[in-house]
Parts: sequence; structure tokens; C-alpha cells
Amino acid sequence: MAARIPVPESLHALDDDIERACHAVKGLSHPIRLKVLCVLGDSEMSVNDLAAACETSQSNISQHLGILRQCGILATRKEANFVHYRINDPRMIQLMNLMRDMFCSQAH
Amino acid sequence: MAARIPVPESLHALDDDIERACHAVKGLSHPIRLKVLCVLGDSEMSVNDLAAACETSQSNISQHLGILRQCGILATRKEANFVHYRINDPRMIQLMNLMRDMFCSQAH
DNA sequence: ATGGTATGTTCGAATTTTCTAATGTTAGAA
DNA sequence: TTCTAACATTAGAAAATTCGAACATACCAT
Repeated sequence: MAARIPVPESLHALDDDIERACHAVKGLSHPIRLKVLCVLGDSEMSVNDLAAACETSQSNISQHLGILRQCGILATRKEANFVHYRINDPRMIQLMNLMRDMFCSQAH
Repeated sequence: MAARIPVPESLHALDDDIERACHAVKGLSHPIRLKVLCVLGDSEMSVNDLAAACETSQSNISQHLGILRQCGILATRKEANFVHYRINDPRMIQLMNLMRDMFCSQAH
């Protein structure tokens, strides 16, 4: 048995932050939800338009949007009987740009 | 029924990229795997040290490291009967820094 | 060779996620 | 009011994820 390297106190302080970050990352970890953020960019879209863009049903997109909202990633604005979704935090757009740089073959 | 906005061809070209990105994001979407990236930073660590830092069993950390490796997030270097893990792509470290900025209460 | 340490793999049960179908709710239009 | 479009919610089956336990492999030292 090798000597175990003790875990510094400062690392334990990370755990709450990690839980919070993980909650948000889980919000991103589905093709439909990732596509929602891609097509949204810095604009706004209604639920039906997002369903069309993601080629899925209204019920399905609504559930995914609910998850993204619950994670604090998306915010909503109600107008008449439409609900417009947008990305909440500009840093999330930065993060998407970085991911675009990492995973997209060509510029979109 | 409202008129459906047609989905531009250029968006369909995104789908492969989105699948690739989602595969990587799923790699990050677990507290232990996120913590592995946090404690690794730009350094190298053995499996046992990572297990200790994440306070989990050797078998468990090995499975999670396998997932991170399979996603292309981590690379390995073998030395004697140790395996040293490191973050593969510098942009992944950038991405972790951005997430630290977004989700960590204080600087770590 | 034998033993011990470091790591990887397999299996199966428990949990979580995802999707479809059906049903609710809200708000404008007729 | 009644109808309809936009959106949300619920329920349950199917699929994916996760973890501990047991087993397998690789490598160094004696």
C-alpha cells in the first residue's frame, strides 16, 4: 500500500461548487437541449419555433425547456399566449462559443 | 395551426457536431468526473491519487476515468505499473476555467 | 516462481433519464 | 361563451447510467 496523499481542506470546499456546476452541465447533456442553445444564440424564440428547429414534439421540447429553465440556463418572457425563451447568462453564450470552437468541423 | 418556419439546411449540418459535443458534455456530467478535471488542472495524476482526491473506490474511479478517456477528454501515460492521467485538450482547461468563473463562489 | 501493488473489466441491481400519449391551463378570436 | 392555438404537466414504459463486488491483468520486487 502506497502512502496516501492527504486531501487538502481547500479541495473539500469545492464540492458544493461542483454540485452546482454539475447540475448545469447535466442541463446541457442532451442533443436536443444542446441544439436549443445553438439555435437560440443571443436571440429569443417561442416554444413552437424551437420544437420545429429541433424537429421534435411540443411536449418533448417543453420538457427539455423546463429542465434548462430549472437549471437557470434559460429565462422566459411571456407575450400574449406565447412564451419566448432566451439564454440567461452571457457567459453561457461564451461557453457555447468555446464548445463550437472545439467540436464544430466548420464555422456555423 | 400557425405557419411553420422551415428549418434551414445549414442547421441540419449542425447535427453531427452536436452529437459530438453532446458526447463530450455527457462525459462531464457527473460530480466525480467534474472533480477529476478540477483537481487535474494542467497537471498529471495517478489513478490511486485521483481516487483519494475524489473520495471514492479504485474500481469506481477507474470506470469514470474510462468514460473520460473514451470521450477523448483525458489522455494517459504509463510509467512502471502506474497510469498517469491528464487533460488532453488545452481548450478543455479553458472551458473548466470559464465554468469555475460561472459556478464557483470564490477563487480556488 | 511468488507475492503484492496498481489498474482495468464484468456483472447485476438500483436509480435516473427519456419519450410518447393523454390531459390541463391560459389567452386571444369569433 | 365557445373554440382554438400555445404551452405545461402527468403517467408509465423503455432505455441509459451508476455503483459495489468479484474477478482479471500487468508489472515490479524478493
